Amino acid sequence: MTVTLADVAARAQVSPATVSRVLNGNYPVAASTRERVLRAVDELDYVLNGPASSLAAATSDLVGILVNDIADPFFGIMASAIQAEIGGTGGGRAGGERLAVVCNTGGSPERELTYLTLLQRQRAAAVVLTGGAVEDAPHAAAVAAKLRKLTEAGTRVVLCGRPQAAGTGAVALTFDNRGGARRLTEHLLGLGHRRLGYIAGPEERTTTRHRLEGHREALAAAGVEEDPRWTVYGHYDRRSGYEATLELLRREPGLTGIVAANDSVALGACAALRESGLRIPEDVSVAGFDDLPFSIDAVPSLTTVRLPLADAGARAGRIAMGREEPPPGDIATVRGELMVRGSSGTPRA
Amino acid sequence: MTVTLADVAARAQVSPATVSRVLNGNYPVAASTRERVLRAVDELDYVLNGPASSLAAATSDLVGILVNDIADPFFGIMASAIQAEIGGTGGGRAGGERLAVVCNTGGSPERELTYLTLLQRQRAAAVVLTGGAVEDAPHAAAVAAKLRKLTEAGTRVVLCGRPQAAGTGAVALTFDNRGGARRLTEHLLGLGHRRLGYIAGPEERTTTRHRLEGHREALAAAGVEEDPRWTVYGHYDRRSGYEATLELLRREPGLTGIVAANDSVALGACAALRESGLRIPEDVSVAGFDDLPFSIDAVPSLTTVRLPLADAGARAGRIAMGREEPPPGDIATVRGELMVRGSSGTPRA
DNA sequence: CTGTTAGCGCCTTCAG
DNA sequence: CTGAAGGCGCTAACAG
Repeated sequence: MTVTLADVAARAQVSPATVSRVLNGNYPVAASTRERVLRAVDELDYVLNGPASSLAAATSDLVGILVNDIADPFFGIMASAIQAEIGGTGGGRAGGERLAVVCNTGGSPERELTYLTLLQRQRAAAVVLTGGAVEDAPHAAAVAAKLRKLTEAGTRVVLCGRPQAAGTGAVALTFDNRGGARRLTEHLLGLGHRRLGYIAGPEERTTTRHRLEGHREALAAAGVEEDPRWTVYGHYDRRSGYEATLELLRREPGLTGIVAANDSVALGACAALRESGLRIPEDVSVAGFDDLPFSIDAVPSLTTVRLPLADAGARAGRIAMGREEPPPGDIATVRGELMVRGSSGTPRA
Repeated sequence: MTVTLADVAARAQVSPATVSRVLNGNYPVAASTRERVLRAVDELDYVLNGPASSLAAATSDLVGILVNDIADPFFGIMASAIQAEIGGTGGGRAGGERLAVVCNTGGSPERELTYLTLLQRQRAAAVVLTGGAVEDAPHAAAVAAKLRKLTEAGTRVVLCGRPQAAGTGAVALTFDNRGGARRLTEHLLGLGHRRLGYIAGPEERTTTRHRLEGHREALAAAGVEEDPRWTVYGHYDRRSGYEATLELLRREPGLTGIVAANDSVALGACAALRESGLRIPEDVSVAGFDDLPFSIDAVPSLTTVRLPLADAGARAGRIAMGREEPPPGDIATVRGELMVRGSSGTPRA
């Protein structure tokens, strides 16, 4: 029915072992033999049986990339860069190619674990986890245990934009969310703002916490009193920014600036301000985080912190493939760059 | 070293076959036995060997989703909906779960074929291809051949937002790009526009062609003469819209409207217009396509055609899982809805 | 309901 | 450089 390696061998008049060797290219094979085999492969339209090959070799060519939200370009950009480093290589015929594959957890801890188990089951060659982690203790422990098991089984684990999971054998490229947030708020304070609203992400995420901490560091350093009612938690999406902004305005109409957990949230905030008849930045300044492509097209364009998502992703991909040395101590911090644009200005009198 | 099914069987004092049966849940097993086995699984921290299981069963639990650009929310939204229908089910312990996985072709025909081969090699249970196809004849034939082979091997193939590939056994949910584009241009013509620039996507894509054809149908039906110099080809991104708009303004400063291949392109167009000192829509109207989440936040908000990406993706996912009947004739057309917003208005005198 | 028996298709020592 | 042989871990008939 389906053509197997043995069929190819028969047609090329060699042993199955030889066919395997030319396909994997790990062993010396005479050029003429190789050519004969390759011809037979083409003629028979042979496709290697992945499961069989993985079973026998005890490894697979699958690489998993976990993202929290595949519809969010923040993850899309990273995933794209990672995949380009992994799946883009080779282009060869039967062997060599890796199947780089992205899995969408939707931010759900259960699905995260499920995907990790599924990848473990497939004996994935590597796994890259992107974006913030959930801080719930039992879940964090479960993930850490899973990661340890993966690395022990020879799967390379890389964290990209995520804090190191100590003792798991993973390599981490973490984003300096705290520092970026601090510089951003410093910028606003420098302009003269003193009443700043903060729209945070989901409460239990590392990214959320670190950005908020950076914001508060800046406030504390400047000796600015902070009203706890000026911080609202939500999600990393536009709608959350919209609703949170209306809520903040209700609580404190005198706010002169709004710092958002990310750019999408900031866009929603802008919409809410506009609908409330407030001008940006004359009445209220707005700032985002990430510098996604659409942020420069906002009107006015968005002051934000640029994270080198594509660079970090590419590096994570290379490390996952063993084509780049992991950083010393298996951890590197990636800084963000403050982008001052039209959405931030001096506060109104 | 690694714990196998046999280990579990030994510990639970049953045969390997029984363990397999409780894990797959396809066979009657006494409740007490099942429990014993499950306990052994937990105690041993056993994880099924995917390749071995796929080899023996001649099927795998892998489902591939191909996208042209994972960093583009157009694809992200569809992929997310598809994956939710496929990977979200079950949540059970060892068995049942499917590994829904997205592959980024980056719009490259070679990578598309590579990924299809890789999925074929893994004996994927289903494959969903999203978005426009490349019209290059040899490549289209190669893809069709590959799809036919996949369906023949029992892999379910679903096309989502992509024209049917005749004779391949695939199920297609196509978007009515032509009709949507026609209604959009009709709207602009109805406002009084007669000099409309068009910024198309890459020339060899079906989506590009269909949207452009719809635009031209509307022009022809209204008896509006069309200058070929008012159409510019580019890519489906912001930058392309920016540059193409500058080019169009150079060629014809008297344009009163710009129709863009999609929303990202439209945003770039808006930026270029603004920098050129033109107001939207007073001086120039702008229209996009897709109605991505950010489009409503543009200033002014974007007139566009909404495609039900999430609905279509969910349906494609269900069909891929065999949980929904394919449409009659294995093909269904999904309409877009015209969204009239602030970026389109009556042309200047 | 459960155990026994054969492979699934390939890789990888071992010889030659 | 190439062939022969064994087994990777699991599932799927068969019997019981």
